Amino acid sequence: MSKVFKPTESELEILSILWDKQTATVREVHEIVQKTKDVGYTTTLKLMQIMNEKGLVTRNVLSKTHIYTPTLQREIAQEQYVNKIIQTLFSGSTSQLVLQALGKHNPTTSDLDEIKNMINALQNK
Amino acid sequence: MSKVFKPTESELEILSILWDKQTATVREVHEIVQKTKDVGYTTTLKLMQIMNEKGLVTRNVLSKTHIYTPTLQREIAQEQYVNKIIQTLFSGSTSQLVLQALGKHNPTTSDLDEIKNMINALQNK
DNA sequence: GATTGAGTACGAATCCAATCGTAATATTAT
DNA sequence: ATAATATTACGATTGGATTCGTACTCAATC
Repeated sequence: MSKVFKPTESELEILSILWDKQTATVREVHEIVQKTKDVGYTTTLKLMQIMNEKGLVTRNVLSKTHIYTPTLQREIAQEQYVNKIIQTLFSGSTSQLVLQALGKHNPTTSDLDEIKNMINALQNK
Repeated sequence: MSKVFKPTESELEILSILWDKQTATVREVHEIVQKTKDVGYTTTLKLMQIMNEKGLVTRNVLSKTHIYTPTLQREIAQEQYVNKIIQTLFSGSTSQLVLQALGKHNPTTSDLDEIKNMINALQNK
């Protein structure tokens, strides 16, 4: 049984960057982190080292500058967090979450079409 | 400008209970918390006292057993967490979140109808 | 009015995330 | 080779969340 995926706040931020870039060095990650937070390079480094120990990322050590890759599929994290948010914030109602998401943000027309198709597919089975 | 709403993990769990019950005593909350976590009564008490200091809840002290109420609208928390999850886990795509939610869970037919209506309303403006 | 029971108040301890300074190591340029 | 630069390794500190033991308070019951 796989342990529960439970990254800290900062770890999730770094994972989010790695998921977008697929692969990155500490410096690359740090440059993005810095846009939001004012922290030192070694802080980001240390975090990523810890994430490596925890198995949240793997790293290629062949070259001097290590190259990091996220271990976990983004999809797994997505599912876990969506589940949790539905439970704690929407009393277990998926549709409430969906309505909130659609209402407060501004999905494009094609987004909406895509969602309609999804719904039709779900209803026609 | 209102401060950012940022309850801790445990605080969010308690808020979630209060949102469902509207109002509750420490004991009532604790009884629910205990189903999940094995913690002492005074731990829950202390947490709720701290939440009171932070302004996350208010309490009625008229009777000996205090009665707690959440300060914050659940809706505000919902919006904040949904925003965050969209950014960190769905690269900013609302529709991706919606698709994930609809796919992995099992909304009822009437849920889906409701969502379709919502979409139509959004498209017809 | 003493005792018991259920509650609150509060301090202290523990744990862990986050941060950073400094040393060690490797690479590049002079 | 040496100096300068970039990177990693690591230890230590800080701060906040969490936990709980114990003391205190009040009300009901004997």
